[in-house]
Amino acid sequence: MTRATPRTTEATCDTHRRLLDAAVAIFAERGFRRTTVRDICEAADANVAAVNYHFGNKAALYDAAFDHARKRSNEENPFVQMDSGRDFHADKPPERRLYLFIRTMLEHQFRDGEPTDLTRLMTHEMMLPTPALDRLIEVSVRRVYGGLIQIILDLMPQDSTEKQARAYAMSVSAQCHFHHLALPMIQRLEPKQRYTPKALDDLADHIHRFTLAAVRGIDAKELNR
Amino acid sequence: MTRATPRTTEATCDTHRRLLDAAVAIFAERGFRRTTVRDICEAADANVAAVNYHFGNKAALYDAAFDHARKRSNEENPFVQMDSGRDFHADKPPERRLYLFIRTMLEHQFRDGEPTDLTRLMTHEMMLPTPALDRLIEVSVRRVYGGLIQIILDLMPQDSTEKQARAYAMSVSAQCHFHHLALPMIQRLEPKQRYTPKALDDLADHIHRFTLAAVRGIDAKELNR
DNA sequence: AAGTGTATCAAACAATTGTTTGAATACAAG
DNA sequence: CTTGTATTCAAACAATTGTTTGATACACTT
Repeated sequence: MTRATPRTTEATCDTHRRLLDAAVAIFAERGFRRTTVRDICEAADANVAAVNYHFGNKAALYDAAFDHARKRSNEENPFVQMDSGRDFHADKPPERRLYLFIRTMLEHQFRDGEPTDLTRLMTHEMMLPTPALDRLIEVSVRRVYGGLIQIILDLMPQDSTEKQARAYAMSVSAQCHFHHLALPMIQRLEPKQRYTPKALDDLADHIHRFTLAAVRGIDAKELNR
Repeated sequence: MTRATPRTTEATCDTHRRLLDAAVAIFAERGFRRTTVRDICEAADANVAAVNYHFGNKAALYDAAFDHARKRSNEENPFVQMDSGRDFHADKPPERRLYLFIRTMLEHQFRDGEPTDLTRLMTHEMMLPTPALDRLIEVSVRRVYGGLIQIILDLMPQDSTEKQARAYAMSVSAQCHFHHLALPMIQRLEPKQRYTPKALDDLADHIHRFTLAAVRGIDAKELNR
């Protein structure tokens, strides 16, 4: 039997959820400092005092919104198998795993041609790190990054050092993250650049080929797809 | 004969210059929204009204500070010859030009192991573009980016398309810019990473080798340096 | 010496904004 | 119905902050 009386501010309360959704969208768009609790409350169709009632204060709402966006993103588009302690698509050859990694990373960042809310929140964190960034890294980024290093190690000759693999991993991460981190600059330098699913295909292909050629020194054209 | 009476707010006025210097430093550190004119005035040892007297308002001060940082950066570390309409080190082979490009780009971004003021200002612009970003791109970035594309075209087989060269240029730019754009994340994933002159050497070498292998499909070890 | 324009400054102003308050409302349990 | 708790809300509060004001000091010209 479900208790009808809300014990505390949980899923039972609709205003709580609406505030969270509005907060994710507006924080993602404008960052912490430029968004006002009044804007969020208006978007959530709630009273100005609702934020403090349900979350304590603006900073706590930001934290909750960040974690909310992180969970939702992970539900919508999980890094397959990379969560479960096993390697990312461990059964497939490393060339293929590298492509799937790049592709998954890009799909994490763009949705319907636009940066996702979580991506934009993270980009804002790059300018003004808060404890939310540390949580994101510990919960998700570090494991994903470790998976990338493993893929690259599998790709390199046996006697390669991990230090070199980390340098390669940095180059791959750079190519994957550059497009949302420097979006305003890219839009001005390459106005035709798009991030639709089709465009992400091309982008993933390019980064895959570029990286494979660098790491293995071979032409990756035949291996792709 | 120099006129002793300051005609308007120019180099003659010391407060004007102090405000500009303080503004560059503080805007670079905190971005536009989080810096207060009071902080800038305190750092510049000036009255609160000084900003409005000398620059009109906070936004105009930001614009002036951005352009000031841009000019200063270009004086300290110009993109050699790239300004003069000619190609970047056009007399040298493209492999060498690529290395010099990467090296110069990295040196633009880090000074004494820290991101430069202009770099940090530009990073903030990625989060919240203002007309200052457009000016920077038109005055400097677009030409430099065009130079990179030319280098890559020279590096590729004759029948290569410009579209492909632009994709490569994007990968090079990504590797060069990632380190300051994602600094908080990199510091957490690779805590040993440094940006001292020596570390920039290593980084430039890596990006150069990585890129050359991808573009030419050859081992760049012998060509480096 | 008087006049003129520049520069500085303390104080105040006005708008924004995160937060609190105290009353009103809804609703389930007794 | 009464009670108690959760929730909503209009209003107010307090702090921050960009900007303005009016006075004052200063340097130079006439």
